[in-house]
Amino acid sequence: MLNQTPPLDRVFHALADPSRLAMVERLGQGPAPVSELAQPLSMSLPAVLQHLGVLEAAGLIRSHKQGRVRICALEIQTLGRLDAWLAAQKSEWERRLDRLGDYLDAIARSDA
Amino acid sequence: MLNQTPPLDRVFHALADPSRLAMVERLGQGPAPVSELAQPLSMSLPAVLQHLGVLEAAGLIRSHKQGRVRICALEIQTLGRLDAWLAAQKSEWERRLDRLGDYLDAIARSDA
DNA sequence: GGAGTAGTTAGGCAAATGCTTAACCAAACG
DNA sequence: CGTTTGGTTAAGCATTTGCCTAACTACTCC
Repeated sequence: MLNQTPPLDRVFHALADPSRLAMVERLGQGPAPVSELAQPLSMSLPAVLQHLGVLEAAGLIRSHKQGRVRICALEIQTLGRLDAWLAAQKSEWERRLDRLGDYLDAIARSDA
Repeated sequence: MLNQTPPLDRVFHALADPSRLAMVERLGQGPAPVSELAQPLSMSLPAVLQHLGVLEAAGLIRSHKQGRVRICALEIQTLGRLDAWLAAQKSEWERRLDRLGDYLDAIARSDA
């Protein structure tokens, strides 16, 4: 249970490792136990756990214990934060294109 | 001029630093010289240049020299790659919700 | 042409990162 | 209950990262 929202750069950082990216993609298809997430990766289990810790700290996943099995699940709203950030950049970019369009229109009009 | 597309994790990594994130956001509003990008950051110019190198290697920006001034500009299509990745995760997630919805419908029907 | 300005390169350092092994804990199973 | 399985913790190491300073190059301006 996180008390605060991790900064965006920490979310990007969590996705900045191929193994962590792969695990997030797998979890997009549904919750999975640690051992399943670890299976395709050629690394030790403590290394996998460390990666999962990074993802959890970034708010990208959450996990709970079921007996001796730890189930991990994606936190989709954190991906939504990335989406929102991208949308903000896109709208800023489109505003620029609009202004450029207006400028080109004004030039065409003053030429006609 | 990059010969190959940087892997997604390298793009995420490039955004995983607050200073680099801030510079990308600034460039969303239009091209800017290095000195302007450096101004709000409290760090040495070589450090700024190193960060810009990371962004350029990740395909997020491109730059060119105008006399002694280096102008940097955003590569919006690389942000589009992130968008596409997020969209893929979202559609996977929504497919899961649809399947859950179907399952719940089937239960409601067999109860009626 | 000299001084100032904008950037570039090289080398170095401390901290962070991404692994490892070893030892341990806890649940499940026969 | 003993063994197996799934995970956890701690410590350590090599590499990477994110800075720095110093020295340099190149352009602009007077």
